Amino acid sequence: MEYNHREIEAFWQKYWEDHGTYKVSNVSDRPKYYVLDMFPYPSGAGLHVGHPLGYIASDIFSRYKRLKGFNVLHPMGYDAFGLPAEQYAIQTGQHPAVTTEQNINRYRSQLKKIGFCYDWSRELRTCDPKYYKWTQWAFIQMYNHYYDLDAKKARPIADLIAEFEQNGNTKINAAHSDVPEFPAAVWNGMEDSERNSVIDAYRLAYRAKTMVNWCPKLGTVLANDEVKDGVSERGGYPVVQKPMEQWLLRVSAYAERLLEGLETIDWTDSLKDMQRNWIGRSEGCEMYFEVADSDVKLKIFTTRADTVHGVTFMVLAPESDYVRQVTTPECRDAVDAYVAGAAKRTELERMSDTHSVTGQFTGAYAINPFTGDQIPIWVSDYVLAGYGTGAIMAVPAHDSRDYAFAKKFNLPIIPLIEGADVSQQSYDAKEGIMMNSGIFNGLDVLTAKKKAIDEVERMGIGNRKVNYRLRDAIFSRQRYWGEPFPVYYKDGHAEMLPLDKLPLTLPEIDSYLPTEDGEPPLSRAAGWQTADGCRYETSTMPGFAGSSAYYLRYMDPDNDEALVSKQADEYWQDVDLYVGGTEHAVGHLIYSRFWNKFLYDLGYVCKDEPFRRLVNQGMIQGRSNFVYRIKDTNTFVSAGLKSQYDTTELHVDVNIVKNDILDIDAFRAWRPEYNNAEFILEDGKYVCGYGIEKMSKSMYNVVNPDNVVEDYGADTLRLFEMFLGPLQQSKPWDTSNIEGVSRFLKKFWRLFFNGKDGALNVSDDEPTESELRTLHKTLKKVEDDILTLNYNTAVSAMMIAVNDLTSAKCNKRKVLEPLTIALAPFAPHITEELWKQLGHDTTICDAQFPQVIEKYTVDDTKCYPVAFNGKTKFTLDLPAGLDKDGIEKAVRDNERFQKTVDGKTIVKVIIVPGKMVNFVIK
RNA sequence: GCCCGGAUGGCGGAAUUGGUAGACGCGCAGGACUUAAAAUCCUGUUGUCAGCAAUGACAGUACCGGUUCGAUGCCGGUUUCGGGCACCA
Repeated sequence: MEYNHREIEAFWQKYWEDHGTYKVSNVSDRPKYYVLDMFPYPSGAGLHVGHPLGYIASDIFSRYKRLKGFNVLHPMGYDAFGLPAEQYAIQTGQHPAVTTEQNINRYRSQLKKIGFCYDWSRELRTCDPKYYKWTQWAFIQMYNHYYDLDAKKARPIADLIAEFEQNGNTKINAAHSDVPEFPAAVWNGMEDSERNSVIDAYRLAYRAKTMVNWCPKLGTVLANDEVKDGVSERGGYPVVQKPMEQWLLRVSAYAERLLEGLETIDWTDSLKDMQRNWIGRSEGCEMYFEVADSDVKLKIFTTRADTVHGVTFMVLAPESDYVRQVTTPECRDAVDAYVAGAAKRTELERMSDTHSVTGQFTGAYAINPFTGDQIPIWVSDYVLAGYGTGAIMAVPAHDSRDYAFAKKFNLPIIPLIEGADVSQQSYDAKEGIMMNSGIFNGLDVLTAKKKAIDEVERMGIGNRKVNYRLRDAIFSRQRYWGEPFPVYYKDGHAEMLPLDKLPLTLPEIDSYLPTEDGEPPLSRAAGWQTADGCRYETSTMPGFAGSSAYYLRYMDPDNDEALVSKQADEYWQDVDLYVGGTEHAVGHLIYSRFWNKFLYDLGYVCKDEPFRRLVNQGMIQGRSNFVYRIKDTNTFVSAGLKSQYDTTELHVDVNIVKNDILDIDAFRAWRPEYNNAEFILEDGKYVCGYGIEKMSKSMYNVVNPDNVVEDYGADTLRLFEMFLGPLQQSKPWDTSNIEGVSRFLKKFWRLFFNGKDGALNVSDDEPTESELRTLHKTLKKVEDDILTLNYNTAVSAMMIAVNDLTSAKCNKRKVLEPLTIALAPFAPHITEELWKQLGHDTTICDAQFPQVIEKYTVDDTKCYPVAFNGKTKFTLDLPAGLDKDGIEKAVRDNERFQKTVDGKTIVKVIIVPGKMVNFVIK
């Protein structure tokens, strides 16, 4: 019987579907295991071979866990809202729901061909109203809660109101936006509208003005990656920073818990570092600088209170409200011009550009609280409005950015640390002995820092504060294809829809563009208002809204009463293994942790952290092929000869190139202009050049998994993707290497079918010691590698085993059957077929992973490398258990030892039993 | 600019914790089988030098330096490629 991947894979995919092999129940005696993939955005281009990499990895893990007796939840769905579908709708008029549906169907059929063990009955998509009902529900919950910093959890707004009635806001320690202090009496005397605006400042979902990339010509807000060099990518129109009223989520309230939670989860250190950096905790103090001849006080945050004596000027962010408040009439025009100029640059440009120093004097002076000196207040775009308070105290002697600014504008630089030479550059190190610092002189920096904050607090001009870089998440998008907010406006105040009115579904509109006057697309919808005429919110939610709690929904996808039932949540608890790309290291993974913690506070979920173990898969890069056209001709020269001509390098479709040899007929047929192309060949072949680039349509290097499955089979594709290299690393795709794993599967198959006419020929004889060694060493390696997700070496180990068993002509059931089970997670179709051929009538998924017998995995001899001065000269087989002295004696007795030493003196002997031997000789 | 990750033969990569660098696979070269091809199998394959050969010497894990009996792995510095930087998802 020949190995026919097409028949076998079609048969078993149908079998799995007919028998519900991968359907998972929420009720089971077996322990649970939850393996999750980051769900894809279903783009119009379909899957390329890079997408399934992580899915295959998690699929192998899921299948392995099932073989080990776990009840495994392994679902798939679609992150279905997003910009590309909307852009396509703008261009073609097609409703995004229609194209999204088509794309999803394509994705599903592509995924099904690869033989994943997904429970497809749990498939979900974020654009389904039954799904986004719960996204809207969560938003309403956030609106109805505030964060109690003492209790370290979210609490209902009703509790807050009760507190206000008792004590005003003087005692409460809660996360909030700027709001003045008031006692209970003032609260109790407030109008409803005043109360509303106070409460709104405490809600976890709230409204505030934030900066957006506004493109007046397109009448729309642009994403950062739609802006290039200050103009829109589409059309090249100018883009400015403009404040806009938006919904925000108070993620910053959870900063400390998001940080602490990292200690409890099994993620890589680099990923945790990125999250820590994103959260950006810094301890320091918040303090006020008075402005001369004004009531304005500048609030600043500093981690270096010890350097206040060296503050020689202040700098405001161009967007800061302070700019308007302090600028003197004489300077107004210049400042306005500067602010307008800064508005043209994105935040990223401003952060990246540390070379050009720009700024403008406001005409106003602040008073240094320690020295009493008057210091000028400047505006500069190196201060960002979004971080801290949008104003800084500048210490040019000890901060490099302040230093560059002071040099440029001739501002004084006062060194505060003994021995610090600040004639060429600032002294940024946080160590040394203080000078020029009044009462802090002679102290070391650390002590001075503490004492300075004490002094600030004593003077009543500020207090200790922990600051976070983590900003509240802007939750509004001026787009159509997203979740509508369950919000309407009554008398100018935002109100939530009652829960029984959810979901609020997306309305139909006649065009997906913003309106003439720059309103979001939803404002085009007729009747976009409540029954009593209050208009609904017209912006929609961002991409991360739908992806923040989807892992919970998979647990209980059809529940209309709750996001997830108590029973389902308590059974599945959390994601045991989460596999996805490193591009989500901060965005998605911060927001969903926040979302989960919030739901945890409210008692809807039982785990504080959603993703126990997380692994990032690397990217698969494209391997592009090039042809070389001689300039001004239609003649192409082979890569080896191109240096003899003046050529243009052109991309050629990798699908008409094999092993870098161009299929000339296919090339001529590829495009009309190449019909009559001429070729200069080497050895009768046209050799293409190659390069590693991103896999993308425009590089003609996209490889579609459907073609690979058709030609080689899903099992080969799965093995090959894993064999490419370490899961976490990015690596190029080169289809020609696939032959190796393809041959491996055929060879494995032949171990069973080596009888007459290829009939099944498996013997029931007892295996030899050596065969058992091969088997158990392989099982051990494969199992270890699966647990660490080192699948590339697991595949190698199985190749070695098959090579060994082929040489030994081993066809024994007691060896082949366990090996088949070990291969099953990697290559599910072929192993199902072999399992059946071996006489089993149930799926191999319900087999048990074979038990490793340790005694067959350890060798009784060790091949010792014998090195002299660290260089291995020869090797020696010795009994594995031999001790140091025994090893040394055996080595010294060896003739090659005498030959190598050859009269030289032995200075030192290093023997590590089980490892190596090294002699230092002179 | 800031944060994170990577760099090993012609190519993808391997190398428990600092202990034989190049497993496994591709490609290539030679051979067997075949009328021939495909498929399959066998042998060789880091470089340089020496040798008819078995083999031996030297160099070698991006670059420069350090620690160590011993470094692909640790430390300091550099180059370069990739990811992220808050409205792509």
